[in-house]
Amino acid sequence: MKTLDRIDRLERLESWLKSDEPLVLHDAARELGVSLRTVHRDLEVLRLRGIPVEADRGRGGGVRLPSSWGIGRVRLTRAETLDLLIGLAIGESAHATMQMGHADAIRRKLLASFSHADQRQIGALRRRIRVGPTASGAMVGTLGSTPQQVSDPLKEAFILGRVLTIRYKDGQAAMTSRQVEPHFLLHNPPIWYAVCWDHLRQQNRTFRCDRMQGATVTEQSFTPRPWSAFETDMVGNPTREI
Amino acid sequence: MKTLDRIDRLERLESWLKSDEPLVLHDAARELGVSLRTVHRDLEVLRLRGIPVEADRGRGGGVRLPSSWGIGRVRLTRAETLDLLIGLAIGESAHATMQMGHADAIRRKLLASFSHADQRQIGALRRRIRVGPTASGAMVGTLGSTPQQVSDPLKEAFILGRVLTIRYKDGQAAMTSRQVEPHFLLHNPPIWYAVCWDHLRQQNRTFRCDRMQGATVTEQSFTPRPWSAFETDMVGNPTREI
DNA sequence: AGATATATGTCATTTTCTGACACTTTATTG
DNA sequence: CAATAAAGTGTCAGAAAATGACATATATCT
Repeated sequence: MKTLDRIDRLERLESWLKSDEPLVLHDAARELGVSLRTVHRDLEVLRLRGIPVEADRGRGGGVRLPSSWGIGRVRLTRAETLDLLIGLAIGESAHATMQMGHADAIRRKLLASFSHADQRQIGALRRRIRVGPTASGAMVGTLGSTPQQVSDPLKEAFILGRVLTIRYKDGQAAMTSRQVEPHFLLHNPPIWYAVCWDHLRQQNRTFRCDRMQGATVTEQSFTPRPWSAFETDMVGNPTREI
Repeated sequence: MKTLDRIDRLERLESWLKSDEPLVLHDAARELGVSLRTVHRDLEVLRLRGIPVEADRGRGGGVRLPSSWGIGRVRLTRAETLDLLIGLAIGESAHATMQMGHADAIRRKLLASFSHADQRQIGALRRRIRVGPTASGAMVGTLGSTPQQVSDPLKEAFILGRVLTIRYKDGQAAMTSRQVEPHFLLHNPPIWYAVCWDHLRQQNRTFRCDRMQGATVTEQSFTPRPWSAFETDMVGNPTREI
């Protein structure tokens, strides 16, 4: 019995355990084409791996998992992971009037499932995303949306620490092309800003994402700076990390 | 070498592969305390299981995964799963001004990782949660929050299809105790409503969640009704599924 | 009481895994 | 070009692990 086959068998058992019906081991054995003794051994392996298998003896009995739903292995790109965390954070605050009391547990469980190296990177990214107060009505009135061909490279440059070339249309509709370092992403609902070091002006600058007309990731790297490097520019706009 | 130990070793290898650095197999073998030949075999097992291991020969080479982050096995309770999906949906719409273009991919990947039975249940729950337009300022002005000891039993009754006993304070601060069937959850940002069949009035009734003072799940079941059973009561409030 | 169900121990046999060794291929550097 | 670093594959003897069969124990329901 090759390890591959045994892993398959363990996973089939686990997915059957996830259903609402108690699993009768005699049936499982017949379905898997192994002996009942082997299924018992497999259950022991699952238990040793931390799967909390519960059992009821006697007529109408069987084995099952406590009532919960399991997410199996998922691969998300870096951008997807960023979106997931942002979505959870924003959903949490929008949901706040009906206690989304599980958000911490969800986030903790999801984070715990990443490797330690991934967790460090994700943690570092989270600290560079901030949420502020709702934007004023006048600001909201001029709001456009940020096309995918801008938001994707923006997110990539943000994640990888790369200088971004943007074409930017400012409040007077004047178009400039700049090279910027996106150090922070800032959300004043519903407006998104990139808080950057601007190579053109050699100063901190904050850009509205919906005013970016184009964006390209360059090969040039930058080292993310702490929020304290931008704080004095943001006076009057209290923000917090997500 | 027991299967348990081998599974651990495969998982360690996989988590190393997830890091940004190419993994040199000679180093991995030393770290794992096995031969290089065995590590090659383990890599073949990972490949056979669908992990897309890529390799670079020669100086500076090694093995790695394509750039993505993997979420390992996660167990979420039913309420946590509901919160996750709600959070993603609300986060997506709040995020819309900066294209959260990965939300579909994220949701698809997360859903695909549930067992088929779980997917059916989750899909059925999603169809019973609706989002409408932003609430008027007058409504928002009276908004309180829903305590955990109300929102938890409410969600449980909603998920399991159980009649809920609530203590409800209406707009005139009159307190009633009722038995209700929560068929739909409705979000007019930032207000949450439970769209119910009310046993007291023997009619459809919509209750603001922040006005519920207490909630207890009963043993009595109900069968969820389609939105068409409630639509005529909701005229003027266009909603969509999440 | 009998039937249904989980659970554990033991043993002979079969299967699989492992390390050691040999050899091949590829990429980079001086 | 030669040397080195690195992934990759095949073979074999011995050790380790898995398996089914059998026996026994415990719990629940009719």
